[in-house]
Amino acid sequence: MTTIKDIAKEANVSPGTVDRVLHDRGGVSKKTSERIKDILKKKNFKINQIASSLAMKKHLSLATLIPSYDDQNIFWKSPTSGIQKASQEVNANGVEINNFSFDQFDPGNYIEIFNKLIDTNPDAVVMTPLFIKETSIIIKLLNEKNIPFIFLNINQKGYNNLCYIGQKSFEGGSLAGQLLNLCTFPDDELLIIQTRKNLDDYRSFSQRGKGITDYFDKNNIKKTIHQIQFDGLKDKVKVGIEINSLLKSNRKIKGIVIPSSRASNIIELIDPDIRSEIKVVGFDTTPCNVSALRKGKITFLISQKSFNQGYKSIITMVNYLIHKVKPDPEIPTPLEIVTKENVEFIEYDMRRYDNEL
Amino acid sequence: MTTIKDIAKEANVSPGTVDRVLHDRGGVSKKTSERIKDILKKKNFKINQIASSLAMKKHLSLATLIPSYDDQNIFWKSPTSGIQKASQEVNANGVEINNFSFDQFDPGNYIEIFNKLIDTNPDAVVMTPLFIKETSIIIKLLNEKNIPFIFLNINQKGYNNLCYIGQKSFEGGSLAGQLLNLCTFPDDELLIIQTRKNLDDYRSFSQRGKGITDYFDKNNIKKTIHQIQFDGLKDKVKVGIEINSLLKSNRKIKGIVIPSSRASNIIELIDPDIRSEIKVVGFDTTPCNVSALRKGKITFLISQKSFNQGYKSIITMVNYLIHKVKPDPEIPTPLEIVTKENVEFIEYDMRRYDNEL
DNA sequence: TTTATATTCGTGTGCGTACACATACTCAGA
DNA sequence: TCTGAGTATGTGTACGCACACGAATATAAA
Repeated sequence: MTTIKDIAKEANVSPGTVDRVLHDRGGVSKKTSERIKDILKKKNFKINQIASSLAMKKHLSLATLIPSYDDQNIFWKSPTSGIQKASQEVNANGVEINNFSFDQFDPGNYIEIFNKLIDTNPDAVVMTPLFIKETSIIIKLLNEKNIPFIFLNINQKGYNNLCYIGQKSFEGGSLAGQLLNLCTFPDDELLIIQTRKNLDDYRSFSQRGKGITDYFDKNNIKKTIHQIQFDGLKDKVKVGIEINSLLKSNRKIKGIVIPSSRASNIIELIDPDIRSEIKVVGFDTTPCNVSALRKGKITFLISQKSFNQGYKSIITMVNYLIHKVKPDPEIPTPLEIVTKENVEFIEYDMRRYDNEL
Repeated sequence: MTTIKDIAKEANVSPGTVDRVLHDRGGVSKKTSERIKDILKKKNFKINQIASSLAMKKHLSLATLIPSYDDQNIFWKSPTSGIQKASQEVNANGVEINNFSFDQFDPGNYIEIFNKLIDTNPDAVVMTPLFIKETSIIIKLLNEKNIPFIFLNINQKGYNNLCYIGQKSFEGGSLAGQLLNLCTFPDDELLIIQTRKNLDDYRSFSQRGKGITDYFDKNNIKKTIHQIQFDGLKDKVKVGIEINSLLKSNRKIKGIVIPSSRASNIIELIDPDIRSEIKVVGFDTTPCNVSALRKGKITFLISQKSFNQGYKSIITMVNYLIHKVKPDPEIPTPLEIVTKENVEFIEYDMRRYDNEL
């Protein structure tokens, strides 16, 4: 293997000079530079990445800003795990990661936590831009400090984020539409159950809802699609009554989509006799959803592989900082279809990791 | 980040001693050794892989032995690409990978190529044990030379392979069964089309076939399942006639499974009028299959993510050799369900890689 | 000649590895 | 009790290779 020293010797210069040429750092006469370049080419020199990484070892610090999770809202656990895994890997490269999490229902807290984050002077930020107005404030600050940032899981247009890593919600909705179309009779009707009201338009729940109806439109399929919205799931009794009465009065509804990650909570409220005749599509492989899937209460889950999203966000940023690799502006995660029959093999890597914790 | 020096200082020993403890190289008193181990644990010390690789200037050599691919049989391209990608990554760690490919229809060639492989004195082998008898010869040789090996994509029981990395074919079949059950009417009938005759029982095609019928058995669903076999697809005209006449005389067949990766070849032969009423499940995301999926000629593809398999096989072996990480004996790859609506987002990583080549 | 500028050199740094060497310890024999 | 050999234990450091910065030198300008 050819080393910088070899090149230097052949060119009658010092290793430092070769290094300058390799990195276009200037300060080398044109004549010398070209001589060195010729030799580099002749010997097919490739930088030894190992030695390079070791030598470059900067003490980078990354910060993440994503919503917190608890037993009730477990969705964000998965990307958090992915971030953890990536942390361990890059840690060996001298990159330190500080995680900050905020209350997903409290814009004020979002800003507050961000202020804590910025005090740690991170070299880069991976964040979920959950609230519109507050995000613009945050981004302004990041830009002033020249800190690069990646959007994770939720996208906001119009910013100079390095890239967006997340699912395509609209397309996820279309997929749900296709699946239900495949597994119901042509004149069956569908129901979309939103678990939150007054959704910002950019939210995944909302986008998914649009994607569903779009699937039928673009394929010229006539389908009656009912919609129902709830303002959270606190009052389960009321929600249950409302859904059941709707289903009873519309016996043609044979397919339900729940565009949030709360499918399991919803289907528990449905009268078992009715439910057994209905195909259900939910989103995200939360433990509750997976359990319901195994029991046959949910037919399909569409997973956005959020573990991978978290993982990838860190790796992407580190590659950018250390190796100057510019990522694609949009890195979509696969829309993974999960059923009772393949759930066992899904995200094997992630489970393995979780068990090891 | 904690370094060996830090540990050494805290334990009042020299870095060399810490290194001995880390690598169990002996020559350290029990007392000292335990003191050091405690500190290592306390500080959560992890060896810096970068520095380690550099210092060791490792020269591991891995060899792979998998079937070759061409335009007709493109299946093996995908794991090959995965292996390529992993090669590049580990190359930076001083691991060299030599690929050997054999004719998947010629057992003699399998042995012949293996002999070439063994002449390169590899430290480990990743292989697809395609032929039963010949494999036993190969493994005997590997064991004599004490060379660890991983089975990729096809499993053979009874050997001391480090692990098996591949899909669960039987379960893949069950999944196909479930999907067709979901998207056909209860009294519709199904057809399984095997593209090869006289299959060894362990082959994935054969296992998938069994998995399909098993799905209906275990769920107590009565379903008429027709089967038809061909000895390769050379005589397309004959195959076409046979299938079409079968479908015409059994108009209740509304679902077809092709357990090999040749779904697109088969469906091209089916009369369009008949085909449009039939749901088709195929396996593997070969370019032809994907194209047929996009055109709506195939309803579901079940992908075994063979790109990932190839990738993972290398990474797993390298982790074993360098970091002594013992892998699980079976590493199943996800059974990925692909439809027209999510195909775009599938194996993004792989496509990206292929484009970069 | 002096000052300014362009080139180039030399070397410490990152961190773990492994080997030659040094020191401490044990025990047999006198 | 002392000596010397033999062993157990531990130290110190050169090495792998690229990187980057201060210092040195060469060259040009004043």
